[in-house]
Amino acid sequence: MSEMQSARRGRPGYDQQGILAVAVAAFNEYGYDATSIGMLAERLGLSKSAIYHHFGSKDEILDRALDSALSSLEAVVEDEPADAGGGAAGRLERVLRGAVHVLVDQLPAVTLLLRVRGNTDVERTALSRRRTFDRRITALVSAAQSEGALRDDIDASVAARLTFGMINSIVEWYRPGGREGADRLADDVVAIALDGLRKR
Amino acid sequence: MSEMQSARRGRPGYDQQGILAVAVAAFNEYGYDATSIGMLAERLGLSKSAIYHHFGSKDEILDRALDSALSSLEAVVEDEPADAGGGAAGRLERVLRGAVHVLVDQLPAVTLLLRVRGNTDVERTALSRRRTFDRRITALVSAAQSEGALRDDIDASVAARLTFGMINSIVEWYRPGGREGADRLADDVVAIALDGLRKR
DNA sequence: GTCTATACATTGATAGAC
DNA sequence: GTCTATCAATGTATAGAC
Repeated sequence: MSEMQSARRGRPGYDQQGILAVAVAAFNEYGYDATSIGMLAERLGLSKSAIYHHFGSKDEILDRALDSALSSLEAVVEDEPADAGGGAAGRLERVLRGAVHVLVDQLPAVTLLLRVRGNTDVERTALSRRRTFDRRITALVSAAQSEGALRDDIDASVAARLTFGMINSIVEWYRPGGREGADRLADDVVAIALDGLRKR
Repeated sequence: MSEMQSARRGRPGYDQQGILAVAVAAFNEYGYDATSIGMLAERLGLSKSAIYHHFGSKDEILDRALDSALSSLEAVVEDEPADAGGGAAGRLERVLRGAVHVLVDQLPAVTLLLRVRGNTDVERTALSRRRTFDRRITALVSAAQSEGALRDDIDASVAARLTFGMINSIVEWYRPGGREGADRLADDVVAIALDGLRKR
């Protein structure tokens, strides 16, 4: 949790996790390209070459962080109990809530993931995994439409993108310890996405 | 509209607008920091110093692009006919539709705006204008709740952020010439934001 | 596991000719 | 309005001592 050396013991040494946390925070603050290894070294209280002892390249730091975020998001879809009831619409609602929780719990890594543009191989690989995730969400929306649970006058792909656009935008403003907890936030997202803001 | 020299006459020369269009496209493709003046020069078929004849600095190019996007967004709120009926809820719906149209019409510039992080003075000024815009939207949501037109069990600020998060996410996938036009897309956004995806 | 020193490329920007 | 040539600064990454 802290920015300093994690658990283990020993006074001076960082491990990969400790460096990773500081690096991801800096990448989110200044942008990946605008964050130099020198800046990371300064924040860590290390020399530049000490960082290269833990990671082979700047790209590799990014790779680790993106993999962490993607694995958590993928787990939301894969570990979802498909037989928990509610059909496809029920599954979709559970996935929406799960995604909000991942965003909140892994805010820095997911924030970084959502800003990736595809400049390098590492970024392109991450984007590819994101697209696979998106397809699964679209399939879920489509199935829920076929069931008759969701309106079908909006294209499933557009509905999925807009809904996850709403969820993903949470990283732009949510800060842990604020007024809304993750559960409340997930309620709000589901309420708007499924029932809308209009009073009835 | 084209990427080459606009109107005026003369074979060789670019003007600011022509350079700006190419620069914004490159900034969106690689990110502002990852796009060097040298890359811009290559894309334009110019030397680096030719670009500095038109703009004083790389920052100034960004400044022009962001100002263009912000002016268009601000105009949506300012030029909205407040007396066109529907109360605050009506005003909000017109603003949502207007924002979608600005996103589609000025896709490159707005895309760039939405990726600004606040690293430089130029970026911080742009972020400040964005925040003012956001506050006006939140005030509109709040007024619509007070009228009884919108549900008030969701915080106005959260509702405004989630709704505009949905709209802003359009820049991540919308491409002109696709199946959905701007009007249809605005319909979909308003449908989900106000009435939700659930069939009733 | 950390350091100093350094290699080497690329960056944003300027000078001055045409 | 464009060019070539060049600058100082900064970038990633490596070598080798401790």
